[in-house]
Amino acid sequence: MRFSKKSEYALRAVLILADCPPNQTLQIQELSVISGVSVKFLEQILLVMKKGGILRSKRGVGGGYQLDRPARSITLGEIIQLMDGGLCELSGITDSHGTPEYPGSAGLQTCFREIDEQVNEALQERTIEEVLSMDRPKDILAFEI
Amino acid sequence: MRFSKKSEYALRAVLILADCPPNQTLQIQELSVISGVSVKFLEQILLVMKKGGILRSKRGVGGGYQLDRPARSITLGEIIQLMDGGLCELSGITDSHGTPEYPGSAGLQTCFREIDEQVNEALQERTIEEVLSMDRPKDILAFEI
DNA sequence: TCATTCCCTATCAATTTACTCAAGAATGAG
DNA sequence: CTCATTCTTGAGTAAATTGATAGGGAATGA
Repeated sequence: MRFSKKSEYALRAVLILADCPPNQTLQIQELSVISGVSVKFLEQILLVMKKGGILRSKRGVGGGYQLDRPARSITLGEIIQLMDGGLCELSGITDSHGTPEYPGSAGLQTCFREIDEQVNEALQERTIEEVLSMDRPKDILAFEI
Repeated sequence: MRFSKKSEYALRAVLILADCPPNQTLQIQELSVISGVSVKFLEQILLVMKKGGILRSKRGVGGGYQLDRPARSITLGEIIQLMDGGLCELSGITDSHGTPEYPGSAGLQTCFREIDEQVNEALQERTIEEVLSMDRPKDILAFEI
């Protein structure tokens, strides 16, 4: 009942890139160090996000990655959907394909579909920009733990 | 991003048992046929739920399983928690153990923790009795698909 | 033309999942 | 008592998924 590491790492990378000055690129190598993800694994992830229209890249000396559009237009849901090939489907419970009919089967499906929708909505609403700003609360004297 | 089959099968079994007249037991064999789950796999699942205080069993001739308490006191969340050893933790994203600090890391965690809580709350609220009653809407002329 | 940096695909090891098998132990009918 | 019935228990396994590595290829620009 969890997201894949790919999704998590993808989110890390996008957050890091979103935190950079605009028009600055970061190399995979740098992203790797900051995010704590191996260069080779990151490559795959970044590539998918490039093809998915979230990042853009530049090759050669001075190349690297940057966001392809503003952080306020990128949602958590979009990234997760891209990396995991789908959003929240809490179970095979939601898809009734081939499942037998038993007492409560319809109710169970309805119930999980509702929860799924709730989660997916929440994920589609949250933008990268919002998440970044949650990080540094401005009017609260934050504890450093 | 889904629940295990064990959880799903466990829910099926409990729903089927909840739909029986009180004080009637069902044998694993019968549950297997109705739920479409193999006898041997069901055995494991039912056993866990017995130990978890959701079902009770009786051995020997005329034995079988039944609910250990009323369907209105059993929630989806309880069963899932029992079978999967935990409820919704959308990711390793939620547990910050050993993850590096990067821009947005705190915000991301907060964000997912919120969603987790939402889901878990929904699961803890829904009772087996409710799900059963959703199955047969009383005031709506339902389609048979 | 060459160092740099991203691009792409194949492969692998570990883990998890879903499930099976085989033998044991309680129960109660006769 | 004894025997069929039914649950109990734990070990074992096959397939799928995941997380990660490896290595050569292709663009870029100095």
